[in-house]
Amino acid sequence: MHRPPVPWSSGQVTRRPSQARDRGIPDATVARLPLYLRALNGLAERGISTVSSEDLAVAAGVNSAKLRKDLSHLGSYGTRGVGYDVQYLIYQISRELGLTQDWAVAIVGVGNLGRALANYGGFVSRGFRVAALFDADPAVVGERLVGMAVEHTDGLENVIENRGVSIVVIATPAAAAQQVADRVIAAGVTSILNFAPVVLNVPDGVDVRKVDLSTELQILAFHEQRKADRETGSSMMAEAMDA
Amino acid sequence: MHRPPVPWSSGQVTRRPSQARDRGIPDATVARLPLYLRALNGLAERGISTVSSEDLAVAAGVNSAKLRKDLSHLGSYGTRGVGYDVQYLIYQISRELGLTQDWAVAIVGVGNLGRALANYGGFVSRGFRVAALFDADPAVVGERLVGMAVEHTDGLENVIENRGVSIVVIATPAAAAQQVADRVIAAGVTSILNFAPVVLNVPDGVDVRKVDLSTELQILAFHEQRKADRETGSSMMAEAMDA
DNA sequence: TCTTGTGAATAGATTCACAGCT
DNA sequence: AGCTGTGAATCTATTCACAAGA
Repeated sequence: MHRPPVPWSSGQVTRRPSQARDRGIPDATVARLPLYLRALNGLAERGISTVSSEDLAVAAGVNSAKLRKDLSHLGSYGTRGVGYDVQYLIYQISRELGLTQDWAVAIVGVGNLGRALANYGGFVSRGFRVAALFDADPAVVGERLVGMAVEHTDGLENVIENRGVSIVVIATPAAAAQQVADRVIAAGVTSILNFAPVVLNVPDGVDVRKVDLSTELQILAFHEQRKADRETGSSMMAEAMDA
Repeated sequence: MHRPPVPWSSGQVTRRPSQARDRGIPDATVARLPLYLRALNGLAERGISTVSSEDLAVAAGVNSAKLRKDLSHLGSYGTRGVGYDVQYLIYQISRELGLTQDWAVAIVGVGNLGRALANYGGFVSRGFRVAALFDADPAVVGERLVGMAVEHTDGLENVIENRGVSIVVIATPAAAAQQVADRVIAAGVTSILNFAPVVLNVPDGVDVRKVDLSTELQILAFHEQRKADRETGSSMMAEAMDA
């Protein structure tokens, strides 16, 4: 097995070459592993035990060369002339993503979105467990949801430590998000999934992923506008260009 | 530490190089324009009328060279030695994103998530208008939400045409998503925002953007695991390797 | 003097195309 | 015969660093 040069972005932890398992998986690859995992689970449910890169790529909606290169970063888990063993690959990807352990997740902000997230089935499925629900509104505190009482944000730090929460989902209004982030980071959390429409300011070493409805809509609008321009506007454009 | 997701699903139409005004704005740039727009709106609210690329970059959480290059794709809207006029830049980015017109959006699936989306304020803000809500469940149909009655999915095609819906948000269970996509595409929709955890199969020319909670959590888990490995694992690793 | 706008350099991701293994 | 794994080529994005202009 080979060893591509893997610089470690923000310093430290030189990895000894003696170690066989190469941890320098590209971000773009990591972002696609969940996709492959879902496709594989679909195949497994349909009783399929072996799959080629071509078929799996179609199921995941990507190019097969890309899929093979992505998987090659995890190791050599395929068989030439045959393909990949579905169950084995599910296991390897799950392990790589850290889904073989359970992550305690806290949701802060139990409005419409927070409720939707708490109820979201796939959430609890494998690897994740909702360990706490928080809200600042006394009217909401105490309400039961997915077998769990909503707690007041006053207890944020204590609960995070006591229940070993390592991932926090922020579903508060924009104005509260930064403050929540500051508090959970101070309590030791380094992974945040942010649904509030603000750019969170966080120290190095803290990972923030942002999910933003209006951003997504705006990107769609951009492309939609272009398509419209191309259809109705081409003649007008042509005129303008003739000048 | 931030990792922008930039998978581009489908579509792509060959563009002519002829035109002086180059409409070939990179996807990565388009994906950041909404971010800049939000940062600019924040500055505008605080009464700031001019901003340098450096300050705007900080507000948006990106590198200033990247911001300048992004903006340069839209045109030369800054003033050397001074910076950018906030209002003017807001207008230019809005125009580029197609937000100077109103897009009629339909939400299909009025469960917890659909409700959250419908109630999401920033949604209706500028450029977008919820024009219809659909659900397949007769118990939900007729319910009023944000001043609008939920309609049965039977009427999907008619309503889309009559109200000029051009963007559809799919917030149905996974099992229903593909079917909904097929129907709205047949009705002429070419922009879909998909919250269901499935890969939608769509023809060329249709843009799909996917928002996926469990994918985001899994990516966080990957990085969280790595951080844990680095801290607690180094000594254990060393032992294992000594063998 | 200050900041934009942009070539040039670097880094990263995707795709091609085929050697190597089953 | 068929499919994986991967160098090499290509394409895309980011960052540097500075000339040009206010």
